[in-house]
Amino acid sequence: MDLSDRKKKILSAVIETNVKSKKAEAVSSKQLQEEYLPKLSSATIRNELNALEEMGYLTHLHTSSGRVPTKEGYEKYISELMREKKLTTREKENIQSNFANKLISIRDIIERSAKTISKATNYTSIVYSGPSNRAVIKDIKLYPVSPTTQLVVVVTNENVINELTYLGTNNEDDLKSASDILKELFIGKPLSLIKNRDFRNKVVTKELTKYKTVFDRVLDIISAESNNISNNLSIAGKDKLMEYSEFNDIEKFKKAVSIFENHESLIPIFDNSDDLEVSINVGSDDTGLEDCSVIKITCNINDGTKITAGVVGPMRMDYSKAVSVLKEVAETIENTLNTEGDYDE
Amino acid sequence: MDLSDRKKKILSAVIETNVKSKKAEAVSSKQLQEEYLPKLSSATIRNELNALEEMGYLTHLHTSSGRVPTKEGYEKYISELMREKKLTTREKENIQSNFANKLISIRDIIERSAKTISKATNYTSIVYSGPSNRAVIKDIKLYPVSPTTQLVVVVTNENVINELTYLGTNNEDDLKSASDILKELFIGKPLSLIKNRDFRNKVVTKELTKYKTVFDRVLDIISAESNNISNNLSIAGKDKLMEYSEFNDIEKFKKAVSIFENHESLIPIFDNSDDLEVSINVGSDDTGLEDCSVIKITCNINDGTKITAGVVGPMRMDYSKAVSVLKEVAETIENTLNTEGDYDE
DNA sequence: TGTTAGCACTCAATTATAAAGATTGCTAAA
DNA sequence: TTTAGCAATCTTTATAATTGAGTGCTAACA
Repeated sequence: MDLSDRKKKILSAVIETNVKSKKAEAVSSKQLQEEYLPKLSSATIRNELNALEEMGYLTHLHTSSGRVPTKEGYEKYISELMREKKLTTREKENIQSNFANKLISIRDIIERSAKTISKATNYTSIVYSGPSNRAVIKDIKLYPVSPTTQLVVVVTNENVINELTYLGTNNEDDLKSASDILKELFIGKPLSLIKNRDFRNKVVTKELTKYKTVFDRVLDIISAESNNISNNLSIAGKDKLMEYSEFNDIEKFKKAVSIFENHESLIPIFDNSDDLEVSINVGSDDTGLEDCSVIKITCNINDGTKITAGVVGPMRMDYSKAVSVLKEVAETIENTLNTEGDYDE
Repeated sequence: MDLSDRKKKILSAVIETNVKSKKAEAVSSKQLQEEYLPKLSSATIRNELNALEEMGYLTHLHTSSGRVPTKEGYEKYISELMREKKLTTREKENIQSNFANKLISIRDIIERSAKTISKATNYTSIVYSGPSNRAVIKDIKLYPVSPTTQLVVVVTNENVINELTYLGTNNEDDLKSASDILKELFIGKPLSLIKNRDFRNKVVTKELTKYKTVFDRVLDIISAESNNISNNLSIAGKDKLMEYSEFNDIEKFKKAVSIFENHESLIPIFDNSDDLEVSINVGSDDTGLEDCSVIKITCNINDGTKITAGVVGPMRMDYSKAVSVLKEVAETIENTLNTEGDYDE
């Protein structure tokens, strides 16, 4: 249903006034008249507010307080009324500067992104990286330790895996030979490839089966770690939430802190995003938080890695600013990671 | 000043009852009589409480509420009255199991320690590792990227450094020769050694000065990173605090969350510990938190690394349990790290 | 038909007052 | 030295009264 221009103006004004207010204060007809519509009487505005309420975009806390936007009101605003806030050059530079000057690991990228977003938006930010092909094996070494224990060290350009295990032999020469074969086979290969059973079997069976136990165990360790480092989540600005009066209720705030502290439950929300564009979920229940909104954007990296960056904030949030910041960060991430592939062996 | 046995018993009873209570309730003479001293009348106990108050160990919230321990009361209790709680075999195994089965990096150790402590004590835990000699250089590679940019990759057993920089040349052969020399000089050397100017000059000037620019830049990068990874702090269980009624005041809780979220200010507290033994700071102001206590213990690793593990909790805290857990964790850390040196190349 | 002034009505927020309950300090007796 | 008894103190809870912001509705007006 289409709104008259005046209704649009009033709905936007209610939302923007409410968002700006420190304490989530309801917006009264008088306030709207004084600040947005001096040519109308408050009674006229009241009529309009009433109409907007009947359409479901606004609501009442009680008979005699001003209006507050509903979930539907925010959705209408986001889809039709909101104008995207242009970032200033200074803001853009500020964001970009956080990624300048270094080639960085995925872990590094998501941590920096989360911090950057939370600083720029003043909301809590979550950045998640899906399975990645970026980690490439640089070195594999096997050390004898004791008859029943050997040390496996695998170095990638993203991290170092080291794990004690039992390889079936503690003979230094055997371990040397086995690791030489492994090195020849796998150095330069992405970690994620090792998870692929077909690839493993194809490559390994060609060789001597003498070291089968060693190979299996080492490749299992690599596979496991590959799953591990490919699921990376970073949260920044957990303390931002508390600036919003929605969380002045101590129970709500405690719940929020607890959810962010034990953040496994948040992964699914950021994992299944195929969206190229910004996605906004108003009043998202999935977070486990009441009346919170989640905005997210997915970056597609050349090598197939997907990074999803988002903010979590109160439903009453500055969507426009958040969207602009997310877009800028996403673009910066893609630029940083996609122009780099050439020389990263 | 020495207390009579009865006074000792009463002071301990007040503290233990207060600590056990959910809501930091003051302890009354009647309660003490019923639960600890059935043979005395409440009036007698009141007289003793009064005496203990005059000595500074207890205080009043207002005329007609029970007694609450003061900072001095806790200190007296800790130094003279408290008996250290023995952990059960099960609790010990629980702690140790968190460190089993893997050779781990310092980062890993401090994260695991913090989680373990916070789980075992139900307080927030902070673990800090001072400068370390553990990171040993495993590989150094230099890649040409563009006339003005080269990529430096340094692999250690603790992490991977990669940084874009300008090395003065983009010639592949030159970079190869330079990195070969660097590898020969530095592989197997601890990262921390590179910071040492004397060592650098001594080792590098012996060689051709042809690659001086390259050497200087690469070693600078390593030095910088060495400073970086040697100062490691991990916090776990930030949400534990909120279970204690002291933090039901939303402002206090917010402050605590904010301090833990931006934790730089906590480093000095955990950095300057020379103590081998447990140190307890009741009502520590250094944290920026009101009426909080900090308990910490320092582990000395063979290679000179110092790891300080601690808990932060309300002044009204179970000191006995916390001390036992810290001691157990410290011992486990030392065992884990000190028996491992042999086979970690 | 859309706009507006005016006024009764509603309900949260604030303030005031009273009553109940827990605990102490003190006194005097055991 | 210990204890019973009691007034005094101060929090907590409950209840009531007051205030004030803001709406909804009606009737008049452009």
